[in-house]
Amino acid sequence: MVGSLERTTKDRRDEQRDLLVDCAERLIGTQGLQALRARDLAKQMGCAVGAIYNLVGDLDELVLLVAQRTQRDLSTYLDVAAGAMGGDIEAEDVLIAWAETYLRFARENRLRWRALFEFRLPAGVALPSWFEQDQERIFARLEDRLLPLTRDETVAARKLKARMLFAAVHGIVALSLEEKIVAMPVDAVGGELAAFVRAYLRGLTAG
Amino acid sequence: MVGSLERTTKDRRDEQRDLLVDCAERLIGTQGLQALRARDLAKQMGCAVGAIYNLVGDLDELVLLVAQRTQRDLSTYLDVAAGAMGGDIEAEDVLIAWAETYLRFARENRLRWRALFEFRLPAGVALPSWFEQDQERIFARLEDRLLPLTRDETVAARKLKARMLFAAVHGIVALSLEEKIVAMPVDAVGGELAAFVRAYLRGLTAG
DNA sequence: ACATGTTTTGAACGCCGTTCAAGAGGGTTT
DNA sequence: AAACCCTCTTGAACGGCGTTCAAAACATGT
Repeated sequence: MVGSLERTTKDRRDEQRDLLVDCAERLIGTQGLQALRARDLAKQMGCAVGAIYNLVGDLDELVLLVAQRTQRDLSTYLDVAAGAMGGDIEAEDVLIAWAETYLRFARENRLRWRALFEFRLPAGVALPSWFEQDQERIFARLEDRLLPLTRDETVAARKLKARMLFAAVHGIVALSLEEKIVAMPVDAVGGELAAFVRAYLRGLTAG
Repeated sequence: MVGSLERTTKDRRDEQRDLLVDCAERLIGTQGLQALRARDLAKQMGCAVGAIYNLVGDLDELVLLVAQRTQRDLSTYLDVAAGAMGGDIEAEDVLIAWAETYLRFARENRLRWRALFEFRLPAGVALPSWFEQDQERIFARLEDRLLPLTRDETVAARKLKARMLFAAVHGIVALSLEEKIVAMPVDAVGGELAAFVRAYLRGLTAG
């Protein structure tokens, strides 16, 4: 076995893994997380079930790889939204635009976005750090914009406020897209979400 | 077969169903939703697997019955919290107290509460109306208190605000109890939740 | 041509929810 | 007491799931 050849075989594996993630992403995106089945994946990949386990350790890892892509797509949405607003813009307006962008992303990528919060690792298994790092990158953006608006002494307290605002917006988006909570029509929420964030920010800065 | 006897057999079935829901509630409450398995239930009930399906149509129905109890327990928490505050109290303070009560309920009944949002009916199957009615009762309470604080013309717009506030608080509670979002420790959130709701309400009424 | 290491295969394992023919139990009729 | 009927209970069996692994197929070095 030669070094250069070993690299190409490894590359081939990576390519195949990407193809596998493509398949998984398509399945999750069109039919939901619970439609991700090893035998269906094998059929779409044109290989035997066992071959999948040469590319990923188990299906949970595959779900995480899809989730990573989803997080990155969300990141892109947020970047585009901020970029479209020109140079010097009020922090408040950016936060509001991001809330609306988050809702739009969730609507336009409903099943993939839902899978982000639906999947569960086995008890006691921690998220891999490469996944957490992508997550931190999203929050960092938010914290940068929200920190100037808060008056807390410690940075930790300010970061907490940023995450709580995200969690609040997330809750609104999540329950409006679930069928479980009735009478929260997603169109009406779209109109009120900006008002909600603005009210919170006004109350925050008026303290 | 005599009429009175038929009634007792029906009652016996209801009792057994209650026992089954007890078992299911215990399993979900101690080990989580995914620990609800037909064979384990049968073992705990001291019967065969098949007997379960004389009491409930399938395990989804059983989960819904457990969820109904959880919703009612939450209702009790909210009633107690409001009752403990005396007679004439600011609507704002009630809403803040309820937010904190919701967080406390979620912490003290973590797995049962999580099951409320974790379970999914098969695609296209609607929630039974007896379940939705209990849900409406919880929101009605919230709406009663929030409506006086809003200035919207239509009742629908006011109801939407109430549900969005609930969804926001729910999002904060949910993400703080999940391990998925790091750096949002539940203790710190407990201290900031009231401030969050107060800020929103202040911004709402100052508009 | 042979040997050696790697990859692919798909039957098999254990677990799941759910079903259903066969049996058990108890009340009514003869 | 015996025969009958209806209901409830039983647990093996079914199909589907994620995952494994001995064997086959393939690729590479000598």
